[in-house]
Amino acid sequence: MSINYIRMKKKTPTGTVLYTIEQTIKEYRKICQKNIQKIVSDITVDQCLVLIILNDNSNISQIEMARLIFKDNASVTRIIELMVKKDYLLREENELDKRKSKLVITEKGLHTIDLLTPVFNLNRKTALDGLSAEEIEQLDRILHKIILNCKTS
Amino acid sequence: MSINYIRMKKKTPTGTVLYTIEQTIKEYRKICQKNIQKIVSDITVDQCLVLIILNDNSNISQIEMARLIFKDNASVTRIIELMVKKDYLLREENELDKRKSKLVITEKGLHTIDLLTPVFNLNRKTALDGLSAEEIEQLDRILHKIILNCKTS
DNA sequence: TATAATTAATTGACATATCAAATATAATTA
DNA sequence: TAATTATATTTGATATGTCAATTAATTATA
Repeated sequence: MSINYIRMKKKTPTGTVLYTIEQTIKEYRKICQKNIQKIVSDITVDQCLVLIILNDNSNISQIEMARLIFKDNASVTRIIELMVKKDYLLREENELDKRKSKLVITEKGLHTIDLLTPVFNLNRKTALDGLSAEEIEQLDRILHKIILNCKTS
Repeated sequence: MSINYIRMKKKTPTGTVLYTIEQTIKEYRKICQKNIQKIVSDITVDQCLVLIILNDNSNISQIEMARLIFKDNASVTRIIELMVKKDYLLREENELDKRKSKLVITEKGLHTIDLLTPVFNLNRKTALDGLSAEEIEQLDRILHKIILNCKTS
């Protein structure tokens, strides 16, 4: 009762579950970045994600990439730009559709994937430690409800 | 290579729920921004959040603000800077501790709070539409488990 | 087939995220 | 009290987020 009373007094927006979602993803990204940097110093979480997605889905366009990682096209353009500069990726000509760019992982990129895939798995395991499969399914289901609510509003 | 093969086949929530969390918060922020801009054109979701938090917790420092809205101190400095420029806030001297700044909401800021508080409530209601109180509690509980996992890792 | 509409990617402008270093003030301790 | 340590904020550098406008290539339509 007393705890709830205290909570009730400060009914700020950040006390709601929607900000808990925001807080969660921020904490998760922090441990991801921390663990990644232990192994590879010049790469970000997002850049690493792009590598892994690209490895699993070769020949996807930037727009498809954007959809897969829930980012804006402009963001993807810039992320890839930086990755090309750092020799993780190459842009080649797409013969079939010259609007699209063909993204190719370099040797350095492939090596980085090998180094960091276990880190990704560890991060996930750490974050979800102690959660039952049922809880994870519940979480997933509820989140998708919220996503749908937002999309159809 | 084999690790990626395994990962590709595993499209269970365990492998993806953390991305679903990210997706959820992005979709939510989109409808927030959209609805806010209908009413007030020159303010962002975060700036609006700062106003509301400040209104509920007068005399808080920037560091406390940062903690409340789950942001970095540097981000808060810049958000407030912009809000001062746009006449939503004033910075005054804090006599008791000159390191801290005293944040004061202007008339324009107060008026904006009146305009946008209902929008915040609507956004929340929209996002959580159709979720039972039990589901929201489950969501909150599971997310806090993840936060704890990350913080203590 | 020429024109219009669509699509993929880029660019510009601005806001926010993150880390590290710097600054100024306050509190603690030798 | 002087020197050290801690705290609050700022600043710089770099990455990403978002929106709108632009460019270039493709597809659809009159």
